[in-house]
Amino acid sequence: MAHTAAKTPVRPQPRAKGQETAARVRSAALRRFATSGYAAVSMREIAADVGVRPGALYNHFPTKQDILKDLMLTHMAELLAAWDKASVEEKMDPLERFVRFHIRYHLERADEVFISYMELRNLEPQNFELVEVERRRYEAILTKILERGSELGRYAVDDAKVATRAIIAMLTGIPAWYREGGHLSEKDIEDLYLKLVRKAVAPGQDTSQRETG
Amino acid sequence: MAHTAAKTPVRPQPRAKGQETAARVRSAALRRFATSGYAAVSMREIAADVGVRPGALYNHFPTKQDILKDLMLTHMAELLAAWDKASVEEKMDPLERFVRFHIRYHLERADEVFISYMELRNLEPQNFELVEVERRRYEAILTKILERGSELGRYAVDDAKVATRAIIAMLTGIPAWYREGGHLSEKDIEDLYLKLVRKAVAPGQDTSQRETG
Amino acid sequence: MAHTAAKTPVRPQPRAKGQETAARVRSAALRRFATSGYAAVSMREIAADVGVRPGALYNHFPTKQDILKDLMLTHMAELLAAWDKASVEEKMDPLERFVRFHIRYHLERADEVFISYMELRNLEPQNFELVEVERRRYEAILTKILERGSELGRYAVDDAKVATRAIIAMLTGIPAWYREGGHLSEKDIEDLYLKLVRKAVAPGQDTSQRETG
Amino acid sequence: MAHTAAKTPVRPQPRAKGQETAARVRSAALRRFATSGYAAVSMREIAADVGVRPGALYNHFPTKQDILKDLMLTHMAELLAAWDKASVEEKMDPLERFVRFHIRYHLERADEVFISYMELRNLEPQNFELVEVERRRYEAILTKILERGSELGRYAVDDAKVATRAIIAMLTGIPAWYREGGHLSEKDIEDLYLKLVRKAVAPGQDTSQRETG
DNA sequence: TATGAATGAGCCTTCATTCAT
DNA sequence: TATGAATGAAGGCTCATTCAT
Repeated sequence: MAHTAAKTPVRPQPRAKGQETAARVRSAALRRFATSGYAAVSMREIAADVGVRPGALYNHFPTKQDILKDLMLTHMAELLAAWDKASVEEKMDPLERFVRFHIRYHLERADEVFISYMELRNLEPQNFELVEVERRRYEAILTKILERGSELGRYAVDDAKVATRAIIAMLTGIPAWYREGGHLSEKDIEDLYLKLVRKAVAPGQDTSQRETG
Repeated sequence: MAHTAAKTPVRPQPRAKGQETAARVRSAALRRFATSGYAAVSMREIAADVGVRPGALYNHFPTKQDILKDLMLTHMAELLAAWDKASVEEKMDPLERFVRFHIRYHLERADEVFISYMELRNLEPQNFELVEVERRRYEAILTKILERGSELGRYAVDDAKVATRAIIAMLTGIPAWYREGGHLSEKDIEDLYLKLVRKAVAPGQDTSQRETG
Repeated sequence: MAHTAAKTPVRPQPRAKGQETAARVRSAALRRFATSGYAAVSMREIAADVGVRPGALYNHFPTKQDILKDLMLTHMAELLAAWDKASVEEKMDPLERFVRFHIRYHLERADEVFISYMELRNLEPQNFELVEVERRRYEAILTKILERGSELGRYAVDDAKVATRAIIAMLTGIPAWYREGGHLSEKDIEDLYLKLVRKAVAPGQDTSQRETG
Repeated sequence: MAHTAAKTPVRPQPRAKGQETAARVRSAALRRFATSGYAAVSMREIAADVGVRPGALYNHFPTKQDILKDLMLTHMAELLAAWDKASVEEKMDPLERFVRFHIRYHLERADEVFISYMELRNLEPQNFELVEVERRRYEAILTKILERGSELGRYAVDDAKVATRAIIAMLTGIPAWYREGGHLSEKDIEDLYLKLVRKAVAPGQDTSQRETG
């Protein structure tokens, strides 16, 4: 009602207690969204997990959508920051570094990763754009690695962008089935996938058409 | 007729008109689930798409969950049937046949494929099991191809199951970004991915560790 | 969610039972809005009055706002229709006819009248416009009576529009304090106000300024 | 000072800053109540207008209801005080004095006046009584003017109380439509209404029944 | 088979108010 | 005096589903 002025929300300056609650909201929402999907999770459930009444959530996030947006943007920011760190620290060839980093990070942060590509469609267009920018930034890392490696003759890829998507899809699929404590360690997974990737982009071996028939 | 005993009266005998409505329900639900996700789609929306009131949907499917289950089981059955046909008709080496088949089918039936792995978690456990059986059956096809090829020395894979998942994840990721009319034709995609897959499983080229440093 | 197609509501074709429920919703809402004001009345209260669950209200009115709009437009339509009938039937001079009609109608339909000018600001702008058009139409009736009477020398008003508003405000204020069974009958009220109005617009007696001091 | 007993500690001693905040709360609430209605205005909106957090309002007014009560009682007190002053200062016959005063005051304090008769029903019964007493006191002024004038033969009213209500309703309706800068000045309005009122209560002209037919 | 109408549960969000800081 | 954080109740509305017609 009241066809009057727009209310300017003006988020309050957070105190220690509030920051902790916000963190617990994030954590509860992450878990629930990953398990049941954004649309199937209610603010009531999140509040119950946090140990707070539903209304209190709105002291920390203006809407449910903002929780999702926060989780996804935070995830992308942390992913990129982690890569920045890894790409400096680890001494390997860039492709190996990327593959190992990606697998490790995606197994450690399975929930974040999962919602980050499962819940894209539940982002309002504006928020979707924000996340997409970061996602493209991440993919560009691998594309550049493949392009540079190709120039140096180390790799041979016909289309670096297609190869990027192929590799990332391949690696990102891991947490969907990998379970700790199975007969494959995380190290095994890294090694197996690294080998597949390396061979896929290796030069000097055009196998196409030859084996047909 | 009037004297036949023991009719199964639970669902009415499907007649022409009902059959068609049911088909339109499936089609509308498929589109909506793929676009917005199972949880975010209401029976009212589906009914509106079909041109019918919500209550009428219950003449064709007992619950919303049953629509999802129907879509996913039908999809898996058709996928496997299509493979049976393709594996007989097409004259290529099995890996190429599988890769080309998978890409083609997944681009043709993008919605079915999409919900089939996005909505798994929205299946009730019982229905989930039914679908999982089919999914494993499909994966087993590629695993067997890789195993037989390995025995024959054509391919070299350290773990055929891991390779299966890697390859399927890679291929299944295509519809997420591929758009008809872009600079790559469907044939281009098939060729590019086929090459990546072939090299990934090619024998005689252990690239590991060598390029490091 | 679901950033997709617009849902076209398509109101159902009403059946007898539904029409009765809708009528009871209107009646309950009328009573409550008049007593407590639109903003202070909840759909739950209306539903309880009607003897139905809140959700059922939405089978008959798309929103709470639509109930208000319906009540106000219906009221204006009925008011104008009643005037059309009265202006044909009753044999009096036009001003008397209007005054007696207005008082009688406004005492009979106290609730409708009351919300019709108390809840104007709770109408969304679009609905407000619809109601305003009718309101102006009603006022025009009195304005025209005063103008014609002035031309004939029966009345003397300096500004027929201002006089219209003055008279209508005066008459409309009656239900705010008049209570049946007090020492004044409805007929008394009619006569008293008619006399005040007649004198106010009577010609041949310019009292201005003379009595000052 | 430090030793004075029996402080009334309920509300803190109003200091400069607090005084000013309270004034701004009154002013914001007045504006909002007039625009949207008491029930449709939230404490959060008022707080935002004032530039303060909702909780801070409770340092100045114990409840939202108290703000309304404060506004209405203050208004009535100021109205009566203004009349006391006007009735001494202005040299005119009492009826003209009252009419001009009422119109002027009601146009100057449109918001106060508006909520004072629109929000009566949102007053809790106890507060309603307090305001009603003042309102009756104000009406009594006009009633007395009419009665005295009648005794002196200056006016002829059949029922001074009814005439009071009729006149006040008529005058009070002005701010609902009058807009500054239109083709009528405030002075024009005063003159037009004064004339209408004078004629309505003028003696020696019984127009009833004569014009009929 | 389809419909209008209803249910009962639940949804996201807002509210007036409280209170430790 | 003001604030950030919380409460408990309630708000309008939507949902999957049922069922007499």
